[in-house]
Amino acid sequence: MKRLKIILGPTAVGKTDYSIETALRHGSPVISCDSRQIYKEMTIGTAVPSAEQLSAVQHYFIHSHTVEDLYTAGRYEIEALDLINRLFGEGHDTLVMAGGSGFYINALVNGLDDFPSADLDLREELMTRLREEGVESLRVELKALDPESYATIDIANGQRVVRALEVCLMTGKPFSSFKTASRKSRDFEIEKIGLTRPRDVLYDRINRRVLQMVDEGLVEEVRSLVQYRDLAALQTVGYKEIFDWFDYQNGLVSTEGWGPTTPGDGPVTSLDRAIELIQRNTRRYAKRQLSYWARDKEIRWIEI
RNA sequence: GGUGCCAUAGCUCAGUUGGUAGGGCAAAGGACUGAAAAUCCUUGUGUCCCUGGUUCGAUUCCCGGUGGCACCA
Repeated sequence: MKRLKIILGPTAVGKTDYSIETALRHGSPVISCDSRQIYKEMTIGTAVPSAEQLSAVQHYFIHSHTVEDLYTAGRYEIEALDLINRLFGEGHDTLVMAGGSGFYINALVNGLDDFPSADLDLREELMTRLREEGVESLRVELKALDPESYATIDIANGQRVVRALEVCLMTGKPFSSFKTASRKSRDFEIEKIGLTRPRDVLYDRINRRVLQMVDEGLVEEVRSLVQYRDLAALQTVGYKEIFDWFDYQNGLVSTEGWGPTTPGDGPVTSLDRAIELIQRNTRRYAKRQLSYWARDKEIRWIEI
């Protein structure tokens, strides 16, 4: 039986080194499962493996796509599965996959149901309505078209309501009717290894890594991507905060009405402030990853 | 050394005309079916610096102490 070893864990835990080591031991390439390292335009802020690491072992899904195309978990499921089957066909017995995108791993392992993929024009239209009319208006419509989804999805989450409504409107069928609650079967064994570290150690690694990214030229990298800032791929920790700082420098945001007791992050008035926010947002991201995997009993956790 | 101001949640502060207290930030927990590094939800008991006094009752007023800051010497 062929085997896929999936190495997962929160950001900055040390997956890259560990996965390269494991891949070399099995004579396998590393199949990356990272929703941001996949984009060729992003390097420093997404912490892609170094040139030396990339030459030590073949990597897939690193710098393989462009931010100009909408990439999704559904596409990843198809493309990664194709690659895995091809590599097994070429004689590999064990393949190493590594990454921190829980939803992508889930798509690969369990499969996604056959929902239609996004219609960008329709989505744009719904997002505009969300902004202008508020969620309530979209909720009412969803309740009429698909009461079951209305009752089960998180209706406080505008993004979820938009997606459900989008599918209803595109297909004329309720979003919930596409759900099968079944797992797709894969003809290879899957082993999930979760890398972890004590919370304070992880946070310390995150804080230091952000500083290192700035030393390596993160600001310049972000500056070179301003033209893409509205794309989904650029809605990323490490980029958003610096775009906001640029806005402040360009006089597009003011400190008017902002004080120590006003809720929210306020204007990003300096690089130091941007760094603080990137560090905090990365910590929160790590926390969300951990919470996503917490209920997955198939993961064997290793403290490194 | 003198005078004044301050001492409240991990941080920064508000507040209680005396009935044991709350914003922001940080943090913690959770959700998740094609945007997922996204998006959304929930969570605040802390010797109110210490000792003594006044009081039915003090974190709040008074005395003293300790620490910090400012100014004057």
